Parts: sequence; structure tokens; C-alpha cells
Amino acid sequence: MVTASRGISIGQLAKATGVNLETIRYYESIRLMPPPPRTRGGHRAYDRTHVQRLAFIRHARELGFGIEDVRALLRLAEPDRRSCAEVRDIASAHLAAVRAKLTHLVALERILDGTVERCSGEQVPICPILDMLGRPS
Amino acid sequence: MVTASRGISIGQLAKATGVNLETIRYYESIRLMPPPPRTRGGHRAYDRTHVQRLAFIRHARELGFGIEDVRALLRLAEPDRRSCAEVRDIASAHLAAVRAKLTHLVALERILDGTVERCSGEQVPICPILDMLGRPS
DNA sequence: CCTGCATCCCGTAGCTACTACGGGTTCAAG
DNA sequence: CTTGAACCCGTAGTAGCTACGGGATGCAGG
Repeated sequence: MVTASRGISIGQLAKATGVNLETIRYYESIRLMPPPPRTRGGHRAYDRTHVQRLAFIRHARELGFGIEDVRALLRLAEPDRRSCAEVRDIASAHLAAVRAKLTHLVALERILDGTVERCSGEQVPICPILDMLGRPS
Repeated sequence: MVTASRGISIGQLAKATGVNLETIRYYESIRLMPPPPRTRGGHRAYDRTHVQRLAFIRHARELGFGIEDVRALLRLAEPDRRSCAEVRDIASAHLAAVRAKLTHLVALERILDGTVERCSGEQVPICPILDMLGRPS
């Protein structure tokens, strides 16, 4: 069981946040997570603030924010440092990027769908898929 | 000017296909493009078949096919090796992946849009974006 | 022929965001 | 105190390129 006085181990933090253990160490190495205190034996001992921070990071990553965006959002989330305008700038820039990707994927879906549909699957001299890929321009 | 007798240089191939010169060398290193003949001085000398192959690769990559898929498609595009069914399998698997990504991005767009919309941009005690990111679960 | 400069050569390292490996240490339950 | 799970760290691998740098080559003009 968890003994609160000894802190939260990296494995427990991983389970609590759904973030891979190796990823937590990676986040520490890139200074996205602060280096936590250690036990006598050198094991990481986290506390509730680390759980919160990592959960925040996970949510942001799930929403597709890049690491540098997350870093900026974390800075802006600090008390007395809150600048909602900057936060919104980051979020809306990301939203625009998502929309661009979306547009791209929709176009892509249409082409693939149209081509696959025209493919009979039989051994015919002309395959519409290969045809499309091989055509100039 | 292009002197056909001396072959097409890697730079000309790059321009002709819109593929980055470094990328062409990379494709050669992973055996996606065959090693072309060289000039006395060691410069790559391509011909029309290389242009076709690279154009095919570029189209497939633009449609989001992974390198290994492209490799398979190229094999299946060889004469007497055409198996339209296999081609369709690759393409429809990719289509499914695209649709999954699409679904994901749509959901993501909705969340971001909803949150950004609720953000006034003013210095308020509660920022809906940070709030969303910081909330548990 | 020769100069000058664009192009090309190759190997290596960097990018994003992790994930995996492996040999050794520590923790905690029984 | 034993034992096995969990943790340590450094390194390398993933996709798919892109960038860098120092040197060799190609080609057009003089």
C-alpha cells in the first residue's frame, strides 16, 4: 500500500496519471517535470503537486499540444503569472493547426475513398489505385 | 541546361519531382530508390524511370502512406506482379487509419473550440483553458 | 586551358516525443 | 532475512526526414 510519509513512487505516479513510467523520466530529463526528492536509496519520491502537474501535462498532450506549448502553458498556469490572453493565443494557434490537419485529412480521405471504391479487387489490367499513384502531377 | 546523354542529376530529379535532394539520398539509403549509375566523378546520374518511381513515391507519401506501405505498393506495381487485391488491402487499411485520425481530430477540435470560445482573453481569476487542463480526469 | 562558383559527395548529428533494453540496486512484504 | 517486484541510469532505437560541414566535381565563360 501507499505510505504517504514516504512519498509517491514513480510507478505509482505513472498509474495515477496514466503516463508511462519511462515518459515521466523523459519529462524530467527535458525539465518538463521538476526533479523530485529522492529516498536514501535514490528512488524518486513524488507528492500531490507532482501528480497535478503531470495530469495537466497529460491532458495538454492528449489535446495535441506540443511539448513547448505545454511548457508555456505550465508557466502561464503559475499563480500570479496567469495571462489568459497568452493562454488563449497558444490554444487558438493550436486549434488552427488542428483545423488545418483536419482539412488535409478530409481531402485525403476523399481521394482514398474514391480510389478504393473504384477498385474491384480483381486481377484487372488497370488498378485505379496504382494508376492514381503513378500518374504525373 | 539538361543534357540527356549525361543523365539527370540529383538536383534536377529533386526539382522534377518536388522531393528534397537530401530526401532522395535518404530514400536510396533505405533502398526505396535504387542506387543509380554514377558519373566518372561519382555524381548520381538518373534517368526517366527514376523520375517516375520517385513521383510515385511522392504521391503515395502525400497521401500519407508510410514508407513500408510505399515499398509494398512499389513491389505490387511491378509488371506481372500486379495484385489489385493486395493493393486495395493496403489502401483500405490506410483509409481506415486516416478515418480514425479524423475522428480523433474532430473530437479534439470540438474541445479546443469550445474552450477557446469561452475564454474572454481578459485577466480573470479563472481561465477556462487552464481550468480544463488542470481538472482531474 | 583555366578560373570560379554552383552543385554534388559523404558521414554524422539533429529533430519530435517517446519506448525499449539491460545490468545493477533498492524497497517492502512475509 | 529473504525474495521478487520495483526502481536506477545510460544508451539506443523508432519514423521520416533535415541540416551541417568540409571537400570533390561539373560546367560555363573568358
